[in-house]
Amino acid sequence: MTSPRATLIQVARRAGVSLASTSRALHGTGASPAMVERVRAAAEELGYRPHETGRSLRMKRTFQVAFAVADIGNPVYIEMLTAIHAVLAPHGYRVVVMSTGGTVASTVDLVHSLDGGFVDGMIISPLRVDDAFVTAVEEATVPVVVIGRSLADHGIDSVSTDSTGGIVQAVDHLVAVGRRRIGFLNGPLDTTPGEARQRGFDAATRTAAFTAANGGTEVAEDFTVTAGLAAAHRLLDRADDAGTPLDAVVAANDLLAIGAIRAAGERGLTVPGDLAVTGMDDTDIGRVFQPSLTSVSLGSGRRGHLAAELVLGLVDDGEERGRYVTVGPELIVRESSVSAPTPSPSPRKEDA
Amino acid sequence: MTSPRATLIQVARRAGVSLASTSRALHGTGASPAMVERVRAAAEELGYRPHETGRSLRMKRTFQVAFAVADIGNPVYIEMLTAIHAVLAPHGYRVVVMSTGGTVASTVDLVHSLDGGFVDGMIISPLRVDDAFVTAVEEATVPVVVIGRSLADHGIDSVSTDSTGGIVQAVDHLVAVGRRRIGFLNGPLDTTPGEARQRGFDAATRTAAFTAANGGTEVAEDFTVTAGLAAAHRLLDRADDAGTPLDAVVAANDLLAIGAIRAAGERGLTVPGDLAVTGMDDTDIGRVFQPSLTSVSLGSGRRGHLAAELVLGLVDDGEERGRYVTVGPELIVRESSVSAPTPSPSPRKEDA
DNA sequence: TTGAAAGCGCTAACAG
DNA sequence: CTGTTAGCGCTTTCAA
Repeated sequence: MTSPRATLIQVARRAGVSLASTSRALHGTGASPAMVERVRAAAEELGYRPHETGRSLRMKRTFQVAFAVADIGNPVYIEMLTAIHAVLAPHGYRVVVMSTGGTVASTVDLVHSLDGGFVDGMIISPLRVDDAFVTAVEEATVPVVVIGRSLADHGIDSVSTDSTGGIVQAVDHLVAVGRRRIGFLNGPLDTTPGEARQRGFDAATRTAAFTAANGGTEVAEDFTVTAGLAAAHRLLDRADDAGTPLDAVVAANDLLAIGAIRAAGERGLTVPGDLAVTGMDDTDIGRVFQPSLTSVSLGSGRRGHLAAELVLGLVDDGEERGRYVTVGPELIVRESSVSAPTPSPSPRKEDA
Repeated sequence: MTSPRATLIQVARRAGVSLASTSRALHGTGASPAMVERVRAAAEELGYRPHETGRSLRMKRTFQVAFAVADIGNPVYIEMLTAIHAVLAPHGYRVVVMSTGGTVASTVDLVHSLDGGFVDGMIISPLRVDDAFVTAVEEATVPVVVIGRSLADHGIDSVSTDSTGGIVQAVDHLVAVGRRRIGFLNGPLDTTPGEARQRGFDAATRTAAFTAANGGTEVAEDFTVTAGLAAAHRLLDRADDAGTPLDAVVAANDLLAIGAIRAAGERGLTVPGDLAVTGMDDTDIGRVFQPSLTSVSLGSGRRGHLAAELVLGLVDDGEERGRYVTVGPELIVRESSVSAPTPSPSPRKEDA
């Protein structure tokens, strides 16, 4: 029942020594063994716990790091959060989750809120990067690491991936396994990922050897299964009408890919027999799906891990700002793109 | 580039008024319009932002709430986190994520760490509830809301569900749709959910009318797809050997259910034709799976929402401790348990 | 090695 | 309505 929390000064009195000595003894620096013992005992008796806020005010450090995303609940961000937490917690940092989805109007406001000084640093994965955002980050009072496009030339620590190249890998793979007519199922083009992935598909099908394989692009309303289902039907319809039916679909993420697989099912097509499908992000859901989903991993966990290490360097070790690190895309081939099936799911813990 | 952060005293000087007046003017309480205008202007010019730590120390409030779970990354907890964030953020509270998976040795240590006073309250969903945990929560210096078993009789705010009853619902449903021999695929029995769900299956099959339907229980090593796959094979083997093959499997969560569906596939059984399967937790993954998964929702999001409201009442409105609220289980019938298919997936946003 | 004292940035008595 | 002052709990100079 809400015990009255002992303060350092109480411990000092109990031990019969000064406040300063008490602090030093507890911190283990520059105190005689006798003093340490005496203070430790007093602290123990009173069940003393240092008050973080007092500590923070004095030390000008909160031992907190913010992780900001547009939408928690998105599996990709969750993987990042897990990784970030895993590297930060052992260093004594708490992770504060922030989201633009809630109250804060914009990403820019979110960055501005850092001036409140409630965290020592921030990791942010913005949907869009514009000038206002860059300026806000440049002027932020605490170090910020951006996951997404590289802003290293602005002196902003960044960790990025290459989703453009990832889409190219997917296309190459499908051609390599004998597919001849490949459609692209993308999400909204006015998002950073949508735009980058479109570039990938365009690039992959631009070379003479592949141009014939371009079965067209269809844009889903968002990056979800239902949107993917509808858009996949449009994509397949279009190709059928043109008399050049598709034998493969590259989707801009796993959920769209699952939508495509459902669409195939509704049309009586088998996957991968009649239609090969690839996704992107290598999510849990794709791993356990039937057929298991060939997907381009963008190393969400790895990116989170690296971002956390960057922020740690900035905050703990006074590292110079503006470092830039990137995680390459990796194609994970599973059942949905090749007729000879591959090993099975790699699941994860669950339940509550 | 790390501008030097203006303090209240600087604003006061700039406005040529006292520190106190500045604080009041900014806070909007008990200051003349002229004063407010004057101070606002000065604050604006200096780009003033109140320093949260100073504020916290003085007000004895951090405007932070902790959410503690064993394993972030677990979809059920994520749903809770999303809901918690959604109700807390509009009230100006930040959410600090804590996990026993990281450094902290035990749930009890986690609760003890609250004495550091870095949050105003905590929501925790413990794996196991023992005396040490209860004592820790009772003695905690900030209000704690427990998601899981009700501890209201200890004066601890709790939000719970009824997974026992949920399993009963699943069994009833399967019998209602004509299934005659139902196996139970559970997770480890030494966990709170494993234990509760086992009770559910036992209870459901205890009545005379249902006892014949009990096709036995098999325990998976953990609540994952791969563990479920292996255990499902054992469960089905056992029934086959006994000459009474199963026509239905109730799984203790969605991932185990997916394992069961895979096992069925490997044995040439169709779902739901030859084998009906139900899960629990109503996860995204089950919603988009093929066949879509009949699942007992335990209202993870709702429980998170309610827990957040409880903690808000405790922290903001000085509500009396020890309230108790519960969320009933709800069976969501989809394709995996009935031959006539039901409406399609309800997905969610994704990508980064 | 120890103690006294200052002060981090803020709000809330208390006087005027 | 405004200003002066104390003090939240802690760490860290500075002297002794």
